[in-house]
Amino acid sequence: MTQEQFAKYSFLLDRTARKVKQYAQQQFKQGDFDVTVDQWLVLKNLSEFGPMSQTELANLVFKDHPTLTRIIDLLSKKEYVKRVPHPQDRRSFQLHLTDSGVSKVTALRPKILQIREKAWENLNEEDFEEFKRILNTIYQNLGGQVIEE
Amino acid sequence: MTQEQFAKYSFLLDRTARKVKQYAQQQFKQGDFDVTVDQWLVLKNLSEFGPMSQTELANLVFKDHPTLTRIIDLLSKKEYVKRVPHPQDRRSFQLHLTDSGVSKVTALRPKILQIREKAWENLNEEDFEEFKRILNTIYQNLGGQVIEE
DNA sequence: TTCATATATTTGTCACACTAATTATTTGTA
DNA sequence: TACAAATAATTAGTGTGACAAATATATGAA
Repeated sequence: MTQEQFAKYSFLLDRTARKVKQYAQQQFKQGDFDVTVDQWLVLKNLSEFGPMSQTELANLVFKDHPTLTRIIDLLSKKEYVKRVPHPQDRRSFQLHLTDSGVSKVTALRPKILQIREKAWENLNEEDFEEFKRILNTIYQNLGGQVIEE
Repeated sequence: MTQEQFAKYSFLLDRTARKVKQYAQQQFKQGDFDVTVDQWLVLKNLSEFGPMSQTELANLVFKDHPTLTRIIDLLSKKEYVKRVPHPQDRRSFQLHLTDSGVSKVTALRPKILQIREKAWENLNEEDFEEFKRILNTIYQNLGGQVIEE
C-alpha cells in the first residue's frame, strides 16, 4: 500500500467523527434536549462520578480548560450545573448538578443511548473491539494517555 | 455488552480524531507550513483534481459551504488560491491554485505524508482495512454517502 | 517569613462546524 | 416573456477546539 492511500485514515476519521457528532446533534435538536452533544458529555460525567473540580472534569472528558470553562458557563446559565466554592482552596470550584440537572440526565440518558445505537447497525461486538483497539493505538501513538478500565 | 459500554465509541472516536488533528497541526506549526490542516486538505485536492467550483470542492472534502468559504478566504489572503469568475455562470467561481500555491503543495506533500505515518505505528495493513470498513459503515449508517474508488 | 514556582480558572484570539437567512444569478415552466 | 423555483456563494450567530497569556491563590524551599 502506498503512503498516499494510507494517509487517508485522517480524512476518514475526521469525516466520520463529524458525522457522528452532527447526527447526534440533529437528534438532540429534534427532541428539544436543550443541550449540545458536548454539554451532554459533561452532565453525564458529573452524574456518574459526582461533584468534582473543573480540572478533574477536564481530564475525565479530555477537553482543555478554556473549553470546559465555556461549557460550564453555558450549563450554569441553563441552571443544570452550579459552581460551588471549594472550602479549602479558593482557586477552585466543585461542580454540582442542580436538581434540574439531575432530572435532565435522567430524562435524556435512555434517549441518547438509542441515538448512539444507530451508528452501530451492521456491525458487531467484535468490530467494536477492533475499532476500540485501533483508535486507542492511534491515540497513544500520538502521545495520548489511555486509562485502562 | 451493555448499551452503555457500547455508546463509548462516540467518545473514543471524537477523542482520537481531535488528537490526530492536533498532532498534525503542531507539526505543521513547528515546520512553519503556514497553513492549517484543513487548509492543506483544500490545497491538496485542488492540486490533485484541478480547478473547480466551491460547491464541487465542498462535496469532495465533505465540508459545508460556509466553512469552505472561510477557508478559501484565508487561502486567498495568503495568495495560494485565486477565485476566478466562471465564464458562463456569474454566480460561481473556479478555484485555481496560484504559482505560490503549487509550490506550497509540492514542498509540503512529502513532509505531511511523514507526519501522517506516525499514527500508524504498531498497526498493519489489515488493521487499516478494518478501520476503513468500520468508519465507512458508521458513516453510511448515519446517512453519509461513501464514494467507491 | 518570603519569594519563586506551581496550580485552578479565566480571557482573548483564531480557526472550524452547523444552522438559518440573504444575495445574486440561472433555470424551468406557464 | 415572466415569474417561481433552484443553485452558488456569502453572512450572521452560536458552539467548540487549540493555544497563549493573565489572574488569583496555594505551596515549598531558602
